[in-house]
Amino acid sequence: EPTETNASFMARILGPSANKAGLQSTDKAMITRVIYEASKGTPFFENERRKDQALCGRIERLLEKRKQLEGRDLTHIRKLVDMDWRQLEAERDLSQTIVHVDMDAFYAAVEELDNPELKTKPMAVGVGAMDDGRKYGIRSAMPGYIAKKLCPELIILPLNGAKYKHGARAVVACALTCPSTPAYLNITNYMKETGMTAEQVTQQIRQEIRMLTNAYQTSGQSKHQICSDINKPNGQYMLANDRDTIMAFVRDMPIRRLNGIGRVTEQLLNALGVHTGNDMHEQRVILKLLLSPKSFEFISRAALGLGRTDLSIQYDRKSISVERTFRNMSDVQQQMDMLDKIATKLAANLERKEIKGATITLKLKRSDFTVLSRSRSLAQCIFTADDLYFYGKQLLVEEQPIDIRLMGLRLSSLQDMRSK
DNA sequence: GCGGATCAC
DNA sequence: AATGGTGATCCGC
Repeated sequence: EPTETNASFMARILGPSANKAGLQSTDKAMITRVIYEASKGTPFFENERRKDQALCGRIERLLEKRKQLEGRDLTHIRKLVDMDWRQLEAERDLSQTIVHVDMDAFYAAVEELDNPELKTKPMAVGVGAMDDGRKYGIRSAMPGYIAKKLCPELIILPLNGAKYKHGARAVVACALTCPSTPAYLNITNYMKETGMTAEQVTQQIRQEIRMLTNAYQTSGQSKHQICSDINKPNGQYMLANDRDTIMAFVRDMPIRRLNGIGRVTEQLLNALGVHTGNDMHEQRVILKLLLSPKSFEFISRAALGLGRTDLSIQYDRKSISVERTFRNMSDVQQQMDMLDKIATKLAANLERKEIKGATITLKLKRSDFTVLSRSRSLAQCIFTADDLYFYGKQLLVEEQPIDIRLMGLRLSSLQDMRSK
């Protein structure tokens, strides 16, 4: 019975989009039940329960810490925080216009274009990477067999990496007209040069994506244009570059929608009575005392509606990794063979990217879903499959005996292949 | 530097 | 019977 568990655990099982979907409460109860019944007793489920208990412990300790602060005079802290926030306010930059391009259910959209009949049917792509079928309670990262229980007529298509790359390239090519990451485009200069409004520019971005994908169509690489329904929900929102508008926007924003606040942090903050941007304001003194400096800085910026306005900061890779999930494996020889495969794959990726690295990390997931990592920093950079295998093996031997369902190798402390 | 956790996509 | 892969960052030690 679900009653044996608490609310935060059910939220964990129900998944990240449970509250975003706008479901009826009766549907929600039914969906919860189906997911619970299908998961109950599995190692995955038990691991989720462990993780939830750890979270409850963290919350308890946090509340205990808060209790210690009761009755104290915190006016000094309040003054510090307010000074801090005035400083942040002074640095607010309203001069930039930035477009966030988000391809919702991208894989599914590509598949629908290849097969329009799918548009009227419940459909998902991949098992691990499933696009949301919200009204059925199906969510991202839900295993296929549970999704089928929620919606027996669901069509699950295998992942087709090559096919989606064409679509992705079109978006990237489009983004290259502005100097920034694919997801966020700074269109300030473009607007100045062309005299266009933000709405007109986003309209043009949509148009360009359509044209580029038509080019793929004529070259025979894709039968249909991609993202033709990008306007369908037309999820376009213009936030004016105006302090009052931004503050009002942030004020009622549920914290979970902030980039960087996930399931765990949401629960932690909710326990402290923080659900919206406005709550961050009201609780700022206690948050300053309870959270780490970095976390509080994040909260401060979010509460004031301060995003990043400089998108020119260049991206440099810090690590590169390969990991694989497989049937539970306890045989050492089999594990060594798997390590060999992963080392070979990683070496190939390193060669393609022309990088090498000096820190190797072995990641293992036990058959009970607990995860561990073991790493070693070397005096020199390595990059060959032989070296990756050699040092990976040393780390793997140390953990024997062990029954695992996942193995990964990561290389960090990276350098360009040519540098010494 | 290491290991565990969290997060995004 | 059955719950992904890649990369980043933060925290506490």
